[in-house]
Amino acid sequence: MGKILVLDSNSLINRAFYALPNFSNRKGQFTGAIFGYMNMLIKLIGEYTPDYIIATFDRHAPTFRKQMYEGYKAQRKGMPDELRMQIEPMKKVLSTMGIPILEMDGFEADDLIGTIAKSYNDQTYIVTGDRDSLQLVDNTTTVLLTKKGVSEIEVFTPEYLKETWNMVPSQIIDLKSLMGDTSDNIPGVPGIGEKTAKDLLEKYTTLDGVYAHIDEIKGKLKEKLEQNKDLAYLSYKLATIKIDVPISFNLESARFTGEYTQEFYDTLKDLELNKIIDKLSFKEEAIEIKKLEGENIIVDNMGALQDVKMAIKKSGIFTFNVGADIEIAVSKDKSFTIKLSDNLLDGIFFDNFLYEFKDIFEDASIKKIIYDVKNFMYDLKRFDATIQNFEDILVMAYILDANRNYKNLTDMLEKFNLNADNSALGAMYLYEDILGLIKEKKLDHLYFDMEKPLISVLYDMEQCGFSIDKDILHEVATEIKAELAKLTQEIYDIVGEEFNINSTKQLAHILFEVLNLNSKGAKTKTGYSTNVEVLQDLVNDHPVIPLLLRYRELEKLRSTYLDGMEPLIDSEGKIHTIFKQTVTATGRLSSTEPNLQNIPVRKEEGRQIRKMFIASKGCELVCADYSQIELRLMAAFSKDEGMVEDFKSGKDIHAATAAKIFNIPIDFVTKDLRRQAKAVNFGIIYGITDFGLSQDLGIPVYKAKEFTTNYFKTYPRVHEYMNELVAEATKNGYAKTMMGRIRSIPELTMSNRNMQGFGKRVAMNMPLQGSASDIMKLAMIKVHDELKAQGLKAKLIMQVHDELIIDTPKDEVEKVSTLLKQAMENVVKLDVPLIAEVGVGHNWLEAK
DNA sequence: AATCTCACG
DNA sequence: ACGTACGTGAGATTA
Repeated sequence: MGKILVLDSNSLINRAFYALPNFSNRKGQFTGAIFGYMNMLIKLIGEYTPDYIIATFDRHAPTFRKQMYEGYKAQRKGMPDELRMQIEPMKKVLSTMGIPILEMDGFEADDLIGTIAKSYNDQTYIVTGDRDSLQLVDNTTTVLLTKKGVSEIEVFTPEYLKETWNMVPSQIIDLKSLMGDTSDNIPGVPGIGEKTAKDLLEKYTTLDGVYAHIDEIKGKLKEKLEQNKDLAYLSYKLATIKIDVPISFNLESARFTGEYTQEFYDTLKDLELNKIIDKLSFKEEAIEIKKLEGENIIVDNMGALQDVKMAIKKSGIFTFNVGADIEIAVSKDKSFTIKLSDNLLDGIFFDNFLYEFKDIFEDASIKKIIYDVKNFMYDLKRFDATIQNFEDILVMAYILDANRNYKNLTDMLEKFNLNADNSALGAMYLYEDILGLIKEKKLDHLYFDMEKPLISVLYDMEQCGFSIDKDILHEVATEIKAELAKLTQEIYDIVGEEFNINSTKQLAHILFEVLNLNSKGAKTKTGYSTNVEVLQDLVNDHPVIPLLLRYRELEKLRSTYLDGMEPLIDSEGKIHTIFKQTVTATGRLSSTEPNLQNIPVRKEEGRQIRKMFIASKGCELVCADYSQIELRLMAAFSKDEGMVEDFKSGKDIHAATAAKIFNIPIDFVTKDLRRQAKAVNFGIIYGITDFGLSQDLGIPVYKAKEFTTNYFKTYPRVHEYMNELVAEATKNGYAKTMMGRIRSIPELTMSNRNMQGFGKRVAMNMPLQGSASDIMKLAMIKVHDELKAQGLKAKLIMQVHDELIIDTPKDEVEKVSTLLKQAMENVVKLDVPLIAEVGVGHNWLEAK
């Protein structure tokens, strides 16, 4: 029993045609209606996952029903040529897609649909814009009625019909026989419209019922009914969809697999329907999943556990993974599964195992291949154990392709098309494959000298944690909560009703429907937007707006940084974030649970939060951040003389930029001009668009365009460099950082212009953001090692992309400050100086 | 689970 | 005609 999707193609293509602009492709073919139809079809396939799809069409030969009533559909305007020309291509698209076309001389598509719907016990979904079809609704037949052209759908089941129209499906026919349908040229009874027809049917149920009780009806209405009885019954026949058309149709021929052929692709390509192509996944070469074979030994007793140790010592290398069981492989041929799940191994649970294997993990002569080593270090820590001589296949795979996100080892094996009963056996294969690829692609330096050593650095940072002053947290929280309570009440009072201010839906309702404020039309997928920008626009229109803005600001601080942070503080008053090393596409780190890389700083209220991040006892925080590192890299990489000179001479770069692009002496640069130049500088790093800049600065697009034009005239090499980055990424299929990290950019080869645009911006941004991140990672390793080498007690505890924080005993502050600055500034040699600005303070706010 | 909003570099 | 600046993570609501 499956799901059948039946498409009333004439109705759909007609609606799509009138709903969408009249696109044509480069060959001059009109394709708008096909485009609209396909978009809707793709959406329906996604939502209803049909097992069968059938497309019906009307034949234009005289139909059976037309013979009954000459006026029937006669007045319907002939199809415009622009639409008629799309019918045959539409059929070709459908048939190459694997969807059979059903059409028959002498029958309306309606009748074919009706017959299909009633012929099978499968759940049938009829897609149409024609309300006639509602008479077909029953327990196994649902009508998906298109609205607003074809962009929305109303789902009609018998229950829904009852609920909304208070009718049973067969009454649709009675309704039409009374009220008629101009679009279908069903005459109905002249003078009776929807309202009267519905009233009559509510009382008398059917057309027959109406005439059976004709004497109960009074006046003009009775006259109309009596005079037009023949017309009413003719209409009844016209409106009745046949369900017994003699068709021979094999349902299996309509089986829909979702696998698309080359022929279908070619058809779409020929019509230049590239956006449709992008939405579909075409059948590729069948991917072969490699089944890994090897001897797998189940370990369920102590003696056998010793055998595992022996095997490991003998091979000198092993993979190790903990899932439901502990899995180990010592080669591509031999693996062990240590049962944790069924408790056969008395007393040997995970911790006992770790205890038993401590010496193995600490043995530097034995190589351990592990998925996510840092995570495993936490387990070892419980036994004061460390891990020596490891390789991390998660980190290795990340270097190979940062766009892939692996959830766990099993997921990773799947994505590499490997199938292994013992996933550690799979890990052994992965290790060898990935290591080979890393060397082949010359990424070994990146792994061995940057990412791998960084693992331990990050682990140490996480272990140390960041001290929190709970008193300050509570103080700030109390104040903010008091003000929030006050604001909430004030907002209710002004608006005149209580609602959930955190609900964007409810807020939008209040603002745009209750208060009738003029939204500038900023919309989201689901409704009106109520974001800061929108609110800011309305700030003078209603006194509640400033309160809402304030509420939003404080509520964010409360939920995320105060109440959200408190449960994460440990017994020693510290917070331990987790640095994710294999998440970002550019090479940056990310921080979770909590995210300490987005602690407020830009606004005054938020800055107060920073006061609760303090140095540990007897210590100060030594912070340093790279000044304009991405811009400096852009200057260095592009070798733009003007920009390099500006940096070398130690100028305020944004002011210098302002002076040049606005063509004024640097001393005449106002705060506002500097701000604008800064926005342009950032825009360039992001891969500027005129639109993006105009949004950011709140200026017209043409102005933004002037700015960028001037900018590129001012720094011509920057312009060339950006073009080179795009050209190179397009040629290679990836962008690259100074340390050789790569990010593949599949968007560049896509036909969708927006995707391509995005790909280009990534090609410009990734080398800058990624190189900055490379430099920072090297600096972190250097700082970490130096602190240790010099026997200092100071600990590196935080990284925020261009900033490092060291928790430093008071007597080491001077040494550490110098060390940090030196390490950061000299980690690489460039034609442009790298500058790290150092600050010291008891809390994070002070130190910055 | 998806969406919106907003915090950071 | 389209949708539009790069990279993240989290809380709250809605479906």
